[in-house]
This record gives sequence, C-alpha cells and structure tokens, in this order.
Amino acid sequence: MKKIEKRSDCPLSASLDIFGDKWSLLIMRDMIFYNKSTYGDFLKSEEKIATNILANRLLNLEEHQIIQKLEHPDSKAKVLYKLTEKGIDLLPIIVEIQLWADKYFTLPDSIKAIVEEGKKDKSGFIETLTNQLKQRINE
Amino acid sequence: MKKIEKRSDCPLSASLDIFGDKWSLLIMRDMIFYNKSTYGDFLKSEEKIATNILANRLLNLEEHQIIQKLEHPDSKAKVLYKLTEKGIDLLPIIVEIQLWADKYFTLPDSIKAIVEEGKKDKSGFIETLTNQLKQRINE
DNA sequence: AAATTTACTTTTGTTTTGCAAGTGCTTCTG
DNA sequence: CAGAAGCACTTGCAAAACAAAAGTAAATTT
Repeated sequence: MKKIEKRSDCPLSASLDIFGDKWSLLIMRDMIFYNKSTYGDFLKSEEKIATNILANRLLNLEEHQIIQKLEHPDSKAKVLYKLTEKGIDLLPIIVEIQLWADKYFTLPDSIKAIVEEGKKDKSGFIETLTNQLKQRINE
Repeated sequence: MKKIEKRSDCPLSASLDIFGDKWSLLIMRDMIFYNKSTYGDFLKSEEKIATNILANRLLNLEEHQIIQKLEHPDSKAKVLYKLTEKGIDLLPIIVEIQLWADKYFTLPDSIKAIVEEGKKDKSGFIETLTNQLKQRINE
C-alpha cells in the first residue's frame, strides 16, 4: 500500500513510521480495551474514523504484523481482526500515554476508572492484561 | 495555528491530537536524549525534517506547553527551546516505544547501548533521566 | 561592510485525509 | 426464494496537511 521508506535507523523513528499517526493506536485501543474485532466495530467508535482511512490503517497494521485477519466464526460476511503478540506488546505504550494524559488533562469518569487501575499498579496491570490477551491468540 | 478539535474524551485520542504524528516525538527525542535546543539543531537530525514542518511542530509543542521558547544565552540570533515538565513526562512513552522496537527490530549498535540501559532497569533509568532533565528546567 | 548564520516564512507542488456514494458478497426476512 | 439489509470494503473528489525549495530579516562573524 504505502511506500516504506525508513527515515533513519532510530527505533523511535521506525516505530512512528508504523503507528505514528492519529488513528492506528486508537484501533489498537479498541481491540485491547474494548474487545472490538470487526470493521463495523471500529467504525462505531466515538472518534468517527472514515471508512477509507480505517481500511488503510487495518491493512498497514496487518502488513506490519500487529494484527491479523481471520475468518469470523459467526459469519462469512464478517472478518475477524485479531491482535498478534507484537500488537499486544503495544499495550505498555498506550498505558503510558494514558497515564500522561491523566496527569495533564481532566479525564471523563467513564475512563478514569480504568486509568486508575493502571496508575495504582502499572506493571501488574499491564502484565495481567497482556497475559489475558495473549491467551486469546490461541483460541 | 491549527484548529483544535478534540475528537473525543478519550485520553489516548486527546494525546494523539497533540503529538500523534511522525515528527513531534522525534523532536522530543532530540531534546531529551541529545540535548538539542535550537532550530538548527533539530534540522540537522538524521530524519531531515523540512523547515516549515519543524516550525509548525515547534509552535504546536509550545502551544501545548510541552516545550518553551526562551532567549538563547549565547546569541540573540538564536532561540532556546527548552523542555517543560509536561514535556519531560513524555519520556516514559518514548522509552516504551524504544523497548517495543528493540523487541521487534534490529537496532543499530549506536542506539542499542542506551536502550539496553532502559531495558535493564526501566523505572530507574526513567527516574534518573527525568530528574536530571527537571533539574535543568530551573537553570 | 560583506558574507554567513539563524530562525523562520512563502511559494509551489504533492500527498493524505475526510466525506459521500457505490460495489459486491453474505445473511436475514417475509 | 426474492428483496432488503448487513458487512467489508472501494472509488471519486474536494480540502487539508505535508514537503521541497527558495526567500526574508535580524544578528553575528570575518
């Protein structure tokens, strides 16, 4: 899809080449925290991603093996998007962003609860959730 | 500069609205790890950011109080860009991205060393560097 | 005082994004 | 079992963001 031109050897730069945009990590959030797994699920998110952008991002994430595309058990019309281990390992990054936001913004109560969990015992929270998610890979 | 349209109340989304692009965190990396502080410094980076984009990003980071613009002690022709506490607190995010990259990419030796430090004792590494950087705010 | 450095701005494309509509394959409904 | 609806995209087009190059203006160096 997009030309892959590595800007430098810097690991940060290389990572941003993959998910350094306004949408990719939101898709990951939806998969990790809200268990979303279909195209339609992602479209329903609060941020209202455009359908072409969503298709583009899903393809990109798949190409980088952060998600995988599988047959949906319930219907042939559906596609099941599933996290890979590489994708699950983005969780610590997302949590750190949330904690930063918690420090400097006012969060809505609905979200506050989950961020609070990560704040109390960060590595425990990440480890537990990561293990849960990795379990699901082989289901 | 840019219209600020918060896409949602999600802390992740709000954070990505600020630094969710391919350049902002690289500028932060340059300030945090390489002690860069002037426009010219940032332009010299390996990734070759365009001057207009750099100006735009610096303004954006300043507007969000992630960096501050000060008089350069050495010359009136120079501008000194300095991290704020809010900016320094992005360090854990950057470190997590580097650790993720370390797990899934091959890093060049030059960078490997510093990432290795963060890997051995993540929170110690972050805390030490954060303290150093926060010291410098009041200099 | 001329050349250079520094921090931008402007101009001119190119690329990406976002919206709306359309496509083609399933699956449900009467 | 035909038509409607659901689902995962694709396409077309205008608007916005981005990128490369050149230009500007103040400060500093030579």
